[in-house]
Amino acid sequence: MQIATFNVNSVKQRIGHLCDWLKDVSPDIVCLQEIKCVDEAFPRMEIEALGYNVETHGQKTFNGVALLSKHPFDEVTRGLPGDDDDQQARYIEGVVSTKTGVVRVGGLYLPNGNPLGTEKFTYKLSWMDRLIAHTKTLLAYEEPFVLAGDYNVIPMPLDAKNPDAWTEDALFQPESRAKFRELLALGLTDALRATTDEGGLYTFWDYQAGAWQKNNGIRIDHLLLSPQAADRLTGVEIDKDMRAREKPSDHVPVRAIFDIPM
DNA sequence: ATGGCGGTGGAGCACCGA
Repeated sequence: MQIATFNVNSVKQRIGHLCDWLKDVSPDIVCLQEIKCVDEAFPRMEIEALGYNVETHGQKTFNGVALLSKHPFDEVTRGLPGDDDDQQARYIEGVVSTKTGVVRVGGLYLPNGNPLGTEKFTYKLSWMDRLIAHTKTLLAYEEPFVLAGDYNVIPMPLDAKNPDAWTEDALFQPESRAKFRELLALGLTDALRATTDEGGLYTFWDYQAGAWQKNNGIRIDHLLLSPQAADRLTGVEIDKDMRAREKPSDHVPVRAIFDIPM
């Protein structure tokens, strides 16, 4: 079983690349971020034609997340618990049954948080507190689960080509990194870091200033695994070639492969 | 990065992302 995350930066702009990639790597479950459209405008026909069930949590213009699965969803919930007034579409969760039991997948688009010193940064930190609280709830189920998405957090200096350039950025603030570590300390495993200690493994390159050509990237798209999921992890792939295409997203897909028969 | 790129809405250019 293969679970992937991909910040597409507008699903309507990326539908061609997305379908090519689905055909190419054939993930079982996909978490999409920044679909940037309402549910009714999501190009579901093209994706359903490839054999996927589609569940969206969209929003006009900004944000928006979706779950794709080759296997039917037993249940789907929209929105991160903890603040009924939060209008931003940043979280969707689904449960899929396998031969050996259920797998739960949470797809998330964590707030960017820039600029520092504004309500945007406090919203980021409070959103992370809600994610930590929800993770505690999920851990109590003692199920395999994956929280995958654009975390907008650079966990360590080796996750950036030029860490010094990010010291004033919300993505690399001590508070942001501390809350990410808090998630790990609950018992979650950063899938990529379970497979390698190497630096230079990035998932985002800015459109500006030739960042891709200079490999000036950062690692901010992550799959965090419950203990029951981490036990079955066999590999992680970053589909870096997607960034070299014409009109790419500024993020590339990340996939975790599990020894879980469907 | 004193934000140079790309997306959205909507028909200018402001706002957002990272």
